[in-house]
Amino acid sequence: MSVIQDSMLAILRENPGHFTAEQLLAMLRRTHHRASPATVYRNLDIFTREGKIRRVALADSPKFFEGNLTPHDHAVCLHCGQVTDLIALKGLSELVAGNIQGELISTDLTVNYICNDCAGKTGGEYH
Amino acid sequence: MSVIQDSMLAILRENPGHFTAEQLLAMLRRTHHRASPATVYRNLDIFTREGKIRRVALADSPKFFEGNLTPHDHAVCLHCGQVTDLIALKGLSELVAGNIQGELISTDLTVNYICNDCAGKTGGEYH
DNA sequence: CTATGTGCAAACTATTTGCCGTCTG
DNA sequence: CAGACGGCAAATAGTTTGCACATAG
Repeated sequence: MSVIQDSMLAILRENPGHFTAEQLLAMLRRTHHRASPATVYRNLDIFTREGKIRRVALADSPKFFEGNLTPHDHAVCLHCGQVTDLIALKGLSELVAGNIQGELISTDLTVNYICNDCAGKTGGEYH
Repeated sequence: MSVIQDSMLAILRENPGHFTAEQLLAMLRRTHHRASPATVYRNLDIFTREGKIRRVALADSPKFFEGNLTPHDHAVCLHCGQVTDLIALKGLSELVAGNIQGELISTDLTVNYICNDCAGKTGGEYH
C-alpha cells in the first residue's frame, strides 16, 4: 500500500459523501500535485474490487465513490441533484431474497425524490 | 413523431430486455441502414424524458434502456452479467416513503446476486 | 411553409492502456 | 534487485453538438 493509496483511502474515509473520480483527483492534488487521472481510476478500481470503497451509479451522472461501507441506500433529489444517504431499509434483504433465483449478494437502492428544500421553489423543471 | 422514432419505440416495446444505445443502433440499422448514434441518443433522451422508456444505470456497465414500463426492479448476476427483471417488490414504496424528507417520485432497485446457472460453475471470479 | 428530425463529422467527457521511470520491501 | 505503483500521453468508449439537408404536419 503506497503513500498515494493511503491518501486516497483517507480522503474517502474522512469525507462523508459522494465524489466523482474527477473530484477525488482534485482533492488528492491538494497534497500530491502531480497525481494523474490514471492513478485515481486505477486505485478506485482496486479499492472497489477489494471492497474498501463503494462505487455508485446514478441514472444521470458519472459514477460516484464513497468510503462509507455501512449498508445504506441513496436518495437523489431530481431537482437539485443532491445525493443523501439513507439508513439501510430494514427488511429489504429479506424482501428481495424471496424474489430471486440464486444467491443474494447485495442490493443497490436509489430513491428519486424532491427534497424539502426544492419543493415549492420549483417551476416544475427537473434537474 | 417520425418513422425512425416509431421504429425505435417499436424495437424497445417488442423486445423485452435491456439494451445499450449501441445495441439499439445495431437493431435499428437492420431497417434504417444509415441511422447514426446521434439520432439514437437524441431519441432515447426524448423518450426517457417523456416517460416512454426507462433508462437504467448499473455500477459496472454503460446505461441500458428498456421499453417495459410496468414497475419492476432488476437483478444482475455478478458472475455472468445477465440482467433479469424482478416483479416490483410489494411494499417497497411504503418502506421508502417513511424514510425520506420530501416527495417520493420513484425507486430504482438493483439486486446483485449469483444466478443459479452460475452458482457452482464459478471459480470465484466476478464479472 | 415551419417545425421537427436526421446524418455526418467533430467535439467532449469519462475512463483505460502502454510505456517507462520510481519507490518499497 | 524484483515487483508494485505512478506519471504522462495516447487510445478508447460513450455521448453530445453544430450544421446543412430532409421530412412531417
